[in-house]
Amino acid sequence: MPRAGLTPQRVVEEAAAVADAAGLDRLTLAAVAERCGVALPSLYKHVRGLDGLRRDLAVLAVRELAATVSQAAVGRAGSDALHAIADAYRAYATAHPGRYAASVRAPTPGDAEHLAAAADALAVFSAVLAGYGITGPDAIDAIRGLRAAMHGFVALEAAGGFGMPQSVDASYARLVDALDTALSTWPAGRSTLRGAAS
Amino acid sequence: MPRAGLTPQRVVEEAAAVADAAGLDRLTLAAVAERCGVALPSLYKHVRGLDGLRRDLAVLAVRELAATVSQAAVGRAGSDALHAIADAYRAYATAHPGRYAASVRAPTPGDAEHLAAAADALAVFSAVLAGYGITGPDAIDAIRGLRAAMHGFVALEAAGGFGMPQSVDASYARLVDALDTALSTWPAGRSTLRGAAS
DNA sequence: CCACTTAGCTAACTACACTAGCTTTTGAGC
DNA sequence: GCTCAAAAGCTAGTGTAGTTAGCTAAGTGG
Repeated sequence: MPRAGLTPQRVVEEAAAVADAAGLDRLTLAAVAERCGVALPSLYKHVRGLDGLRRDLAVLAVRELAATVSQAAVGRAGSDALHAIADAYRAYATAHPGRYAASVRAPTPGDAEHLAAAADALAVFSAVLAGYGITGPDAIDAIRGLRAAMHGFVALEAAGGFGMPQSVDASYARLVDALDTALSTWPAGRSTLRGAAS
Repeated sequence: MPRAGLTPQRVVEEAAAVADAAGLDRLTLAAVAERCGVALPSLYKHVRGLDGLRRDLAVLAVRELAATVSQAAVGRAGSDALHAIADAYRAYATAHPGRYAASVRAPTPGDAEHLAAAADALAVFSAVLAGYGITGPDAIDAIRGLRAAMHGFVALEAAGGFGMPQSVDASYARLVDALDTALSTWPAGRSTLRGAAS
């Protein structure tokens, strides 16, 4: 029996292809094994079962997403940077729906690799917000709002939630404009009204 | 063999309980059948398989969500109404995570029941936007932005995506404030810059 | 009371995840 | 080059789940 020369990286890449083509919910070890030209149980030499594969895919996706968004932001600041990262974010989610869906999974507390990737992604947002003069603990609310708006939009779009025959691109641009306005006048004082930390 | 007296409604309610308790991805016909005190294949007399059950659950959830949000908006307008529906929306998603996740599924084109439920939900948003003076085709972008922001927030929250030890409630309130500001100064002219319809 | 409809059942098949345990390849060290 | 241990791949087998087919019993309209 000739050896296929699989690596964990290769397996995850094939998994990404399956997830992008069929949807994350249709990602199966069986499909990945077939793509790798290997019997299903052989994958267990490289990956910790289906859940482990999903986690590995999440790490891959978060890294790619962070890199793409980071790349889009270089040389830009303020409103310009915001639109650039927002467009890059949505473009990634559209081009790689399965990976993007996988990237939403939160890191397990002890998972250093995954946590680091998530931190890298967060750093890009932090940098853009710094361009608005929003820094430190006050930026947390802004980052959450940004992520929520972008994720919500691409998630609904992917789910087919925008049925009306209007330009989805234009709707997204207006949403980003609204975020830009909100960030431009971000009221720092509000944070003192915060309730108990959770 | 004594009859269990099942109805499609009862089956969907049990499915909702399973989904809320274990997560939508862990909704299985086996679990629902056990809860109903019936063998798994018996469910097929009331429901069109797992996918049909998911669709039925989506309809139930959209109806409940529309009713809850609508209830929250009565007697309010403008900023007041916006905060009320946003809070009701998030409260529903938090209290019924499985149903909420099911509600994201878009209606199948020919599905009148589902489409009607979705239209009812949309009508509530339209009414609130009317309070801001945003009406007609121009409201589409605003509705999309609103839904995106709220859905994104609750989805990330449910996924455990907010790891920092800051108040999530406060972050949400600030996001809704930002939306309020954006809607208050909604630039009607922007819609003329729209690209081709999709 | 009979016939028809319907709810529920068992049996059987498929697909998938996972484990156990085996064989073969590969490559490091002598 | 030979040896041997680690690792990569395999087959076989188990458990869970969804689905269909076809049977039987419980209601229900005439």
